[in-house]
Amino acid sequence: MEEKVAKREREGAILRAAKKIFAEQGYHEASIDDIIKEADIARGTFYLYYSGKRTIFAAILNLTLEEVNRNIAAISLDSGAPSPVDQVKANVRRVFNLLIADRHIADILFVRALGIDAEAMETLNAFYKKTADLLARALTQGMTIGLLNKCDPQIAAYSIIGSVKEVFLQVILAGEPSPQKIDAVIDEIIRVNLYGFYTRGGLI
Amino acid sequence: MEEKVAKREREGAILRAAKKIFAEQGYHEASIDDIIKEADIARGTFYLYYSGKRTIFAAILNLTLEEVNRNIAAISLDSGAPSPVDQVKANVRRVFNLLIADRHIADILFVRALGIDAEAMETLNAFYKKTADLLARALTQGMTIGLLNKCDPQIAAYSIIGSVKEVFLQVILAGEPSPQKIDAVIDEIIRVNLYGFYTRGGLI
Amino acid sequence: MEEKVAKREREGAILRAAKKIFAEQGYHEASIDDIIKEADIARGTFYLYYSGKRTIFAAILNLTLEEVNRNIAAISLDSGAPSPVDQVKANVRRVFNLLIADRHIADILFVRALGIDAEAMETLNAFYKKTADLLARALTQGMTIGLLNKCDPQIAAYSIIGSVKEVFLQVILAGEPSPQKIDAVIDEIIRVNLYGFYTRGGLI
Amino acid sequence: MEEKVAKREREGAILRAAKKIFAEQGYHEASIDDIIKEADIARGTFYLYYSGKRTIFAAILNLTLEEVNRNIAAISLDSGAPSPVDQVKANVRRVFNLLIADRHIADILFVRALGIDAEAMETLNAFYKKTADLLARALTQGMTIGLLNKCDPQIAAYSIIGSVKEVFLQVILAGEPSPQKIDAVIDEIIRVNLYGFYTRGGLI
DNA sequence: TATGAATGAGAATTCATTCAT
DNA sequence: TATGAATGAATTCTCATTCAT
Repeated sequence: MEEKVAKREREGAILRAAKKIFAEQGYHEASIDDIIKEADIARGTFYLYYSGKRTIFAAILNLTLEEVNRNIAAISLDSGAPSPVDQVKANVRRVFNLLIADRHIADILFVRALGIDAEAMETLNAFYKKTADLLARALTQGMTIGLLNKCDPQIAAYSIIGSVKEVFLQVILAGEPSPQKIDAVIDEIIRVNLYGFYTRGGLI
Repeated sequence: MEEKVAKREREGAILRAAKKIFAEQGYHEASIDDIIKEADIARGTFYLYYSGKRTIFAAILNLTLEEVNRNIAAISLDSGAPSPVDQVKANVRRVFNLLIADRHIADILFVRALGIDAEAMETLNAFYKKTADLLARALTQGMTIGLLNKCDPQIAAYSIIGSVKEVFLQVILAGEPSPQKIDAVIDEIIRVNLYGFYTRGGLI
Repeated sequence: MEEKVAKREREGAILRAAKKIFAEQGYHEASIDDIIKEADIARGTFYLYYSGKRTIFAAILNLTLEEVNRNIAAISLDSGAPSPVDQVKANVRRVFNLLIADRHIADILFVRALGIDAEAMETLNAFYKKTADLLARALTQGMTIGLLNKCDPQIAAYSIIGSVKEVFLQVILAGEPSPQKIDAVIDEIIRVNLYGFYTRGGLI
Repeated sequence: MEEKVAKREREGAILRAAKKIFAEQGYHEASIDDIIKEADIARGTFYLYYSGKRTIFAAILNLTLEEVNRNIAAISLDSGAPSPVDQVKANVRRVFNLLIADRHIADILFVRALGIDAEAMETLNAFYKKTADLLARALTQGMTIGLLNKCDPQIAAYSIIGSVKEVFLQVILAGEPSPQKIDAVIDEIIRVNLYGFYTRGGLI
């Protein structure tokens, strides 16, 4: 039993080391050498726990996406629940704070996982699709109860995701933001998406 | 004179071959070997025109961004000009059609150029920043004349860019869309961004 | 402990293989391929021990010069020591025998190390300068005690070195000499340098 | 006829350019590119006059050796001739001045021609052998008439050549010497070789 | 389990030489 | 004769992975 624990710990240690290295250097620049040095293990030991470079990166990517996932809650329309907008805001804030707290996650999701190969692309797209589906369902509900304007929920969902991703990325690239800044940014994204740019009574 | 033309043609042919290869395989997967086979030239000939893999990719990225750039016009508020919204729509439609027409451009911009190295990242970010600045200026003008709601123009600009990028990407990944589909998608993005999701008279 | 020994052995084996190859083919003609075939190791193994072609050649050159160096003793004027002439003879004989015993050393020093690059040139010149300085000091002492004629010790030292080098080279190029032949040659060089060509009572 | 002259001129110009490049960079470092740029001709033109890199280097080496050769006169024992020692001195002085005047010659003979390949080695050795034979003959004559001590003329000849070569090389490496310096060095080499190091009446 | 020496396929790049114009 | 674009064999070096201890 203890051995199992020890084993799992080592596995985790290697994973953390790899995550750090991949986040700092990117997939192709990072070498197994960098990872084993960071994890302070021997070359062969690495292959005892992970079958290769591609494999450990996939594990990291999946774990990272799961962590993000755990911070996204479906919108509840229960009478006791907070307003949908507040629920969306809370989701966005949790994910943003996660990315800020662990810069490696942001690096891997927004920079390092891109352009590696078809499989990584697939994993990422599947995640975004799942998130988009969640959002699209919420949008559809909103439309049904007349809270939201009519729109194509799929397109709208991806539009929102893109909007949030790009702003997050820019804020993160700009450096560590203060909690106030984060709140302000989130409010702004939400407002822009909810109300759009046109003044009410706009003509179009 | 003719020689110069022939030389430039060959340079172009190599560039096109490389563009295709990079789009299909990504930067790291692609080898000089793949490129020269596609271009049907000898190994040494490649180095006669480009000093290396990184160099030709940079050339492709820059040319691609320039081509996108040429399809984005600043919004004019002249009395004779189309409505700002129509101008924005026209911009989006031109870029979208460009990406559809040359699938390689889309692949390189949205997938292959990402995560290569700091320099490519820099180039891309500079492009998006320039585009965002253009947008932010237009948004500020719109706010000044009371056409648009008050917002943080920087954040709003990146929000729009992210929204458009993500939707484009998904549409392109889904396969070749019909012109009608394209128009519908563009209308949808524009509408969502202009009016937001909330029904007028929304409470929030 | 044993591993260290094994590792050092392999390092030595690679060095010997490279020495042979360089001696036979010269620096530029030799390829890493030739060396690894001779050493019967894989390509990567070579780079595990030496960082490149230039590096291993430098190692060989330095080791070779050190070996020659170890066979050259400073001339002692102690009362119990052999006559200076005998000491010089002993030095020359040791170095000559070293070159005869390991033909590769002679090839590398007299042929292969020449004209490679500025660094190799520098290394060789430094060695000859050191040897010349040793000789010049001995010559100066000889002049001081009236044993030797007055001369410019620097020029005389290089003259002796050149004389010995050239005769060694020719003897080695001519094929393996017998011990008698070696002794005769050494006697001849020493005599020529000590007494010169002119008959005593020469006029000049 | 004129064409032939023009052709020969161009051939000479290419040769001079190559000589400069080889002297400055060495055989392997020098590229055909360097040579044609120095000669200001096109790539193909080079091959019109010389069949390759190796060929033009051989031509340069041979011409250089011929030039040195022209400055070495056989020792005459005619009654009207200067003393043999003066004739030897004159030979040495002419060659030395040639090397000083055209630094490229010295570089090629003493540094750049070494270690290239068996053929260049052969050419050089043939030259030194010829010179040694000349010297050996003179030494034999000197011994016959009782002017010189008994010695092995072959060994003695190479000893002298080595002595002169090494001192020349060191003087040239040290930088441009004044005519006085040159004379002093030549006197010193001659004296050392003629009289040796031992004081007369030395015991050995 | 742990180690780390060994492996070798693969990649980028160079440059002497050729040849069509 | 002159040109210079094109060629491709050859070479060095890297690094993910294996395997004997």
